[in-house]
Amino acid sequence: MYRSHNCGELRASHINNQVTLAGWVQKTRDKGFIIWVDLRDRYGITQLVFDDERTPKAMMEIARSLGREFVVQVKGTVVERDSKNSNISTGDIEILVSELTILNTALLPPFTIEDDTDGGEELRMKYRYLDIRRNPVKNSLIFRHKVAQEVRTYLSGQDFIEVETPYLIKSTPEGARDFVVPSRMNPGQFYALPQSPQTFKQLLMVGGMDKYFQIVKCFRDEDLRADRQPEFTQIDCEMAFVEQEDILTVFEGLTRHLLKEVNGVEIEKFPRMTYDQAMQKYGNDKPDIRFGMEFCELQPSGETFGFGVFDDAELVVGITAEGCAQYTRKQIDELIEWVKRPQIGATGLVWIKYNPDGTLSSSVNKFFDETMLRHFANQMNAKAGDLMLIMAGATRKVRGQLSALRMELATRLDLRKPNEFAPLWVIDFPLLEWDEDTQRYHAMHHPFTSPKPGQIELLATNPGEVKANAYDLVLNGNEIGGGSIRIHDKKTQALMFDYLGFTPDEAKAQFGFLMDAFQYGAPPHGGLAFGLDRLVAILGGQETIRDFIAFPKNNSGRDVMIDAPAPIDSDQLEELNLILNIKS
RNA sequence: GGUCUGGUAGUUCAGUUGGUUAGAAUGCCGCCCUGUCACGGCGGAGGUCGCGGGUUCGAGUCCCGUCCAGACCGCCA
Repeated sequence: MYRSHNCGELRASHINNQVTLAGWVQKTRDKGFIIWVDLRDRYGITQLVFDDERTPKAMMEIARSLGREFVVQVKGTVVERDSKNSNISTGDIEILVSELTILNTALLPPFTIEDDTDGGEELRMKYRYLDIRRNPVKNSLIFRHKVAQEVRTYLSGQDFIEVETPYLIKSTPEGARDFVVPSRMNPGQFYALPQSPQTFKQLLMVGGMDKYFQIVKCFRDEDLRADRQPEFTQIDCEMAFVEQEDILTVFEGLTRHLLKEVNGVEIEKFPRMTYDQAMQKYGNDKPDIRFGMEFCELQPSGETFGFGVFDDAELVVGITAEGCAQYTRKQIDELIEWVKRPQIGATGLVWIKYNPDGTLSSSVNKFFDETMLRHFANQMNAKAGDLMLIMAGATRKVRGQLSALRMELATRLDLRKPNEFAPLWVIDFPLLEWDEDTQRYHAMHHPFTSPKPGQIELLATNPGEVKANAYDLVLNGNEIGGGSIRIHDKKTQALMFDYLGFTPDEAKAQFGFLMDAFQYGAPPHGGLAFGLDRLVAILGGQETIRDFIAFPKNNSGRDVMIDAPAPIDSDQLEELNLILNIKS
């Protein structure tokens, strides 16, 4: 037996007990006559004590030789401390060691294994196994386990069945780039790793599985972000014989359960907003509604604004930053520079200060008199002390830019509180989205999404206006889940592929299996998928998902610990019938 | 594919207008210390300033290129 107790459980009630502990040396404090060693494991830290009076000289020397992260086993007696430490749970006691065994030595770690480590991101990733010993990462992984556990508990309780679907599937040109895997047994042919188990879960519905879920890895070969990894985990769900309302109810229930069990937060009913409303009020299909600063579309008091920039614009829209009228010229200029950066791409930003003394000043005093400024202030519900920020231009562009500014301001004003949770359903997404590059419509969600009842005829005349039975669950400005009611008959699905520019042959080659299945009694069905990594990070109050993933990839999609991806042998290439064609 | 930021001791960083021997903290090593727990005191070791080129009497510092890392835009049905 390596240990009788862990390093986090001994208390004053254990005094005089004989115990065996094993763990890592966190730190030694050598006072000469006495040596303390902090022994650490997953559960906590227990202090070991060695001193001249009670410890044999030979053991003193071994204790003195212990380095950071040595793995040791000790036997000893739980004793009361002379001076207690109320900061740790085991702070009342220490172990008077009678036997000390070094199970393994350790090189000096390249960064300190402490909550506030001195290690940088890159180093921590290279030695991730050391990083995982640190509380912040360890606790994040435990937190993730807790969330996954609660997901399984809740859904199982609702009669959902977890079914595994294959990872080696078929590549499709729609959507994200696929990771592909060459097939040795089928020369020249490739599997693709799933971007999601979408078609399989629909086939499970045809198979009568009724309520399905799976906590499953998905793969997308696209560029990374702080909240985006090439392999990531979804809570993938599908239900048969349901309408949109049924799905929203079930998964609102799941989310409410998680918030309650994991965060101790109770939220009654999640608000809902249509896609159109979200775009109009927040310029964004995943608005953060923890704070206001809603968009206000400005109208002139007369026929025109009398200001070319506004009059020529498709949309003039502003937000009111409460209490920001005291912003200095420098601060405002900085905001203007910020929106002009290529990432945002705004051409300018008009500001109006509603000064605390009730007067109005602006960057456009030349064009607008006091009356007009007051007219704007009224429309925007601004009050003394507020700063109004206004942008004008093409609707789509301006909304995106002002939305970015809104989020940036909220961050600067500290309005995005990590421990506050504001879920929101965004519903009635458009079915299709115009793609400038390919000059055609493509599915906004995916090609299996059903249009709203009665709207299928609109496809022929006004495709961009067609709404879908599609919905996203948004939490604190992040899309944490999305789904739709699917098409479940072959005719509609074929029509859909046709509108999306597939020839009948292409549709058959890529998704024939699905349309075949629809001919054998496919039930009405729909579902939703949560991004688990992101969900866990947000519930955990973090922006980046990396610490909630045990072994994440870096910005370039590399695993710097195992050094992947890596070249393969020429033998392997030959076996796979592959020839490299690398342009240098 | 693009924009921005960074790369200096094991680590995290500072380094002024281009100017003598490149600093701090922390970690590490040694000695000391009668209750530490961010222990303390004294001493010590530790540097190809990412890499290549250029400007200059002189480059960590300026210029060009390149590699790496991070954030973002494009992309992510």
